Parts: sequence; C-alpha cells; structure tokens
Amino acid sequence: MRGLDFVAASCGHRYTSGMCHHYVGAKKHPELYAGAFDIHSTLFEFTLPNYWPLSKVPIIRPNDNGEREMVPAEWGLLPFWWKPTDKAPKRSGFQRKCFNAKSEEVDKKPSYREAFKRRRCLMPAEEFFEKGHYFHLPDFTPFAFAGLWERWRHGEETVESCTLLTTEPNELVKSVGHHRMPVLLTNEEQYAQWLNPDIVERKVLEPLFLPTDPATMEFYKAPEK
DNA sequence: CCAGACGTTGTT
DNA sequence: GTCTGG
DNA sequence: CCAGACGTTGTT
DNA sequence: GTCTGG
Repeated sequence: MRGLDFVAASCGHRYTSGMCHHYVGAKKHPELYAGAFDIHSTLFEFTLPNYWPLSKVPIIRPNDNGEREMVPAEWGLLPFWWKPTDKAPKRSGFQRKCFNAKSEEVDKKPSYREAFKRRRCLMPAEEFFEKGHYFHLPDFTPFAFAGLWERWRHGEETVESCTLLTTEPNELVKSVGHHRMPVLLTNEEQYAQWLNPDIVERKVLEPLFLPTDPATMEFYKAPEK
C-alpha cells in the first residue's frame, strides 16, 4: 500500500460534509517542504499528515529578518481581541468557525482584516479534500494554501493560529458538487507576492485568488469506508 | 449609549 | 455511547 | 480528527 | 479592538 493510500484509508472522514476543512500535509518528507518553499529555519516537528480544524499545522511566514520560518499554528484563526464570555467561554468555539476566510471580503472582516494587512502566511499541503475526493498536483507536488496567522495573548498564555482563503471553484471541484475551493499558490513567484509585506491592498493580491487552472490539477475518489 | 457580534459552507 | 459539524 | 450535542412542551 | 443593531 502506498503512503497516500494509507492516508486516505485511515482518516475516518465523512463524505457528505462540505467546506475546505480537511487536508493532507507531509508525514515523512518535510524535506520536500523545505525544498519547495525555501525554508531557512525549520522548527516544526511534523505529527499526523491529516489536518482538520483545530489541528496543529505547519505554517510558513517571514521572521524579523525577512527569512521564512516554519512554525506550528492552530488551524482556526483566533483574533487578538477575542475574550472569553459566559456564553462563549472557550476559544475553540470561535476558532472552529474561522478556519476558512472568503478571499472576496477578507480585507473587510473584523476577524481577518488586520492579519490580512500584516500577517499573511503559507500553509503547505499535498492534497485537500472536498465532497469525498482528494485534489492534488501531478506527482503530489507540495503547494501552499494562501493563509493568515494571528497571535493571541491572555495572561501567560499565547496562541498562534491560522486560516486559509477560499475562492470560487474551478471546473474540477465543481464536478464533484462543491461550491468553493481553497486559494492555491503553486510557485515561488506566488509565494513571494503573497508574503510581500509592502503589499497591503486586496486589489493588488486579487490575481492570486483566481481558481487554479483545472488542467494543472488531479483528483481521486476517497475509498469507501 | 451599550450589548453583542465578530465566521463559513451548504441547506432549508 | 454515538453522531456530526467544523 | 475531536469538541459538542444529544430533547420536549409551553411560555416569553 | 471596532462596528452595529436596538
């Protein structure tokens, strides 16, 4: 059994669910990420290859020297201003509603607009899941979701979290009956533009949000449980 | 003013 | 205990 | 995966 | 933190 078949067979998902809420990272080949994303310091220790909302996932962001670093973050963005209340005492309740961000409005939403200006990141992946199908690039080449990250502090506790942008589906994703898809970045030029701190206007970054050319993607049906 | 929201996709 | 929404 | 829900009638 | 609906 090939590694990816094992991943697909072992993940226990439900096939009716929607949203961009399940993807596959690398379990045994972080060096692929380092090569594909030009990482200068790799601090992250990989855990499971399957990620769902609230999983710890690797993100790539510029550090203070402008070099890219890979660090862990919780998938589900927690804004810096979030506070617990009697009605919503746990941050996980908020975070599990913030694992996708609409690219069309990401610069306007209170939860995302500050991170959009100054805290963009890459979320490395090899496959993403929609409607019972895994989508990937030829040879499972690593790519990145366009992501945002945030830092939340409360007393002694610090939480770093992230979210991924969504856009219209291309024909391939439409063909399985889904109405949105993640924004995919697939080459160094796109990575560099997305992480460029001098760009803060959504309009300038908008070309990155176009649905990926379906001719450059492949997919397969997840095995029945 | 002040309490309450601040989110997404898909489905009803 | 089991299902499901995120 | 895993946190959170899981129920009804009647009243506000 | 900031905006909006009441």
